[in-house]
Amino acid sequence: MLHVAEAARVSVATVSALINRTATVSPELSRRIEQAIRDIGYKRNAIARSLKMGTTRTIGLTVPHITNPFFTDVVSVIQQAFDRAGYAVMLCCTDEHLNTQDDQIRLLLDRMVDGLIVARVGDGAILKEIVDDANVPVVLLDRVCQGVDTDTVVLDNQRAVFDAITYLIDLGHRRIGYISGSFDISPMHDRMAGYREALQAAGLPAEPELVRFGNFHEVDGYNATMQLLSLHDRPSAIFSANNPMVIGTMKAIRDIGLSCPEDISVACFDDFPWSDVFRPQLTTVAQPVQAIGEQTANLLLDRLAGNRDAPPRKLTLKGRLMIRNSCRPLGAIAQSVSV
Amino acid sequence: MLHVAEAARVSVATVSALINRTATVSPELSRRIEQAIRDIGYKRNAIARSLKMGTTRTIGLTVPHITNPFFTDVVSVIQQAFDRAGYAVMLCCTDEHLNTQDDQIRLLLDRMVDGLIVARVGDGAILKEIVDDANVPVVLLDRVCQGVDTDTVVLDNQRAVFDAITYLIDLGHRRIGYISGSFDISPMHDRMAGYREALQAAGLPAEPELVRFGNFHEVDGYNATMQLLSLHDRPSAIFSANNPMVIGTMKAIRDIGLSCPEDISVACFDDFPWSDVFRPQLTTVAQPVQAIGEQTANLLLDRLAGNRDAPPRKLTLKGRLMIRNSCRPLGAIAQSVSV
DNA sequence: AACGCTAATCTAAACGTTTCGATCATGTCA
DNA sequence: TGACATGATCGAAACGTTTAGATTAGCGTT
Repeated sequence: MLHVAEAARVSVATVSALINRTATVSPELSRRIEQAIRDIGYKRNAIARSLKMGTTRTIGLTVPHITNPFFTDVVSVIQQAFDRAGYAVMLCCTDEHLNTQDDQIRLLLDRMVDGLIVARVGDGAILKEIVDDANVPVVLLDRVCQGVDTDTVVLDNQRAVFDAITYLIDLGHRRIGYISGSFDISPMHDRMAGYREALQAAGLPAEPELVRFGNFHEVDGYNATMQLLSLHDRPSAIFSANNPMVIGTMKAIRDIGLSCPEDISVACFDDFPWSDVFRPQLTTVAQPVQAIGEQTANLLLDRLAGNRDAPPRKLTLKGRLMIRNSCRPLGAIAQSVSV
Repeated sequence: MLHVAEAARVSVATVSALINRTATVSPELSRRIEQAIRDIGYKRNAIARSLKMGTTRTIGLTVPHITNPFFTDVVSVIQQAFDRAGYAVMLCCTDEHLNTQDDQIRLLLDRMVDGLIVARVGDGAILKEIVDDANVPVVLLDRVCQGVDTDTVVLDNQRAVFDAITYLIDLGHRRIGYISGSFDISPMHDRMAGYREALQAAGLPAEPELVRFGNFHEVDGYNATMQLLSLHDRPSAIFSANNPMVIGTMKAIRDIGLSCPEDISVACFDDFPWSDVFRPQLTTVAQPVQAIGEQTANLLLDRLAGNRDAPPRKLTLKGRLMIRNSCRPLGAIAQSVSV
């Protein structure tokens, strides 16, 4: 900018005024300055600007696994929303690791991001502390955090799983295996609650042996399913509370020599774009990813626009049961329905 | 830092020296400074540091669609590699739009990223210009750009498709439909060349009616397949040159009342993690995503470590044909092989 | 002619670091 | 005792912007 000012024989203040349209500059000087900018190929240095202005027009976004299609879709929507608003997005994948996760949030805050979107593991004690003294608006995505009271976008997980399990029960299933992710993130509590609620509403017992835990990965789903299928009285249906794990479930079913849905019914959380065409066509709980991404972006953009003092807002969206053909009717019901 | 210096009754220079271990500081002062840092909760301002140092320890990464599983995986690997090296990653999804793409690259360069990884649409004229005057190391990912002579990581696309088409020919297929992405990115040229080469090597004619173009999305694959299947002499096999489009292909096959692989064989570029368990189990060309991500990151990290003047390096990795059961033997061959 | 008003422009301080060169004890050696 | 190296600390300039306040010029009023 100094060079531009010299070349145009004006002061840097005038150059700045013209670039930012923050004061009127005479036509003559405008012409000279614009010419100089072109000649020199001047680009404003956003770092210097950020330092002075105290804003980077950059937000931080942390998700556990970008390879999980749910997060992939949401990240995509969020990225586009902020792009439209002139913000850049810094992405971190925390890989469900507690320790790296906090480091990464600190890394983002060091970079002076203007806001933060966090899908986080574990309780919120450290997050709260980090965020409090960073004094930056934060939106929690997909997961609430104990003790962190801020804008949040989540699914009505309990209701969604309740619907799915009730659907299985209506089909005649009585022993329904349930594979949960580990309990240190809130949706896993709520989904489990939905499972229990559905059983209870149908007067079915909650059998501990039918519930298994995994760590969100395909291999965990595989192991959990292997255990469920080797029970002496094995379940007739399995619900996987997360989406990468269901691939493992299907592999285990194949490896053990069974098939879905003939021998065992399967449903899971989170939809796949290909579920309609590959068999078995999985029955899933679809999250409204577009809406989740947009709402999350909007909450943060609203705070960034200056609405700092409004009380925390919590948005709860509804899932949708996508009934396909990976679950079959059982017993008396099977008699009266064509499979 | 000023506050820390005052509280510890030293100069800011000494505080800086201690934090960066750039000069020896006496035990006594070290103690006072560290105490003050804790008391105040001081965090170094990375923006100010960047301004002074001329480096942000941030890189820019642009991909067309993060929802394409290939890019999802590569982005994930790259993010982790840079995270380990203490760099942050700014992500942009260009959505295969020529115009927004250049804006986004400029946005990243404005932010003073230290390096750039680009998977880009279109020819390289503007990219070259942008990058030349930004004077920042750039690595091209997945796609070469006319006129941009810099580090590059690509697949041997021609060979990979040659192998896949040859496999189909060996199964007895003579009329093989080919669905290409649009030609403004280099892999689509090379893949098409692989298709032509395989036909030629087998002495088969290259029939224009068997080749269709789409714009990378599911719906494009659907439309292209519809056209192929309504030819009076329809192909017995279809190869989709990109991975979202193959979903559309499968939908079209279903909607037209055919089934795969009984009526028509299908193969495609890029693997899916679930291909092993859902039927038909797709035969695909798998890219070594882990290696691609790591090599890309390494090339850029090497430049960032100071190796600026080495000549451009081009890495070409090999794809792998994953033979499953979406393609069936035909004619004489079918007689001697059990389907 | 003296005055005030407006519009255009400039000067200089700030943002929070890093770093060069200067200063100042302290101890060593002739 | 004076000269001198050594090690620790500091002062101040610089990075490239923004912006408050000062300055100047032009012009209409009284």
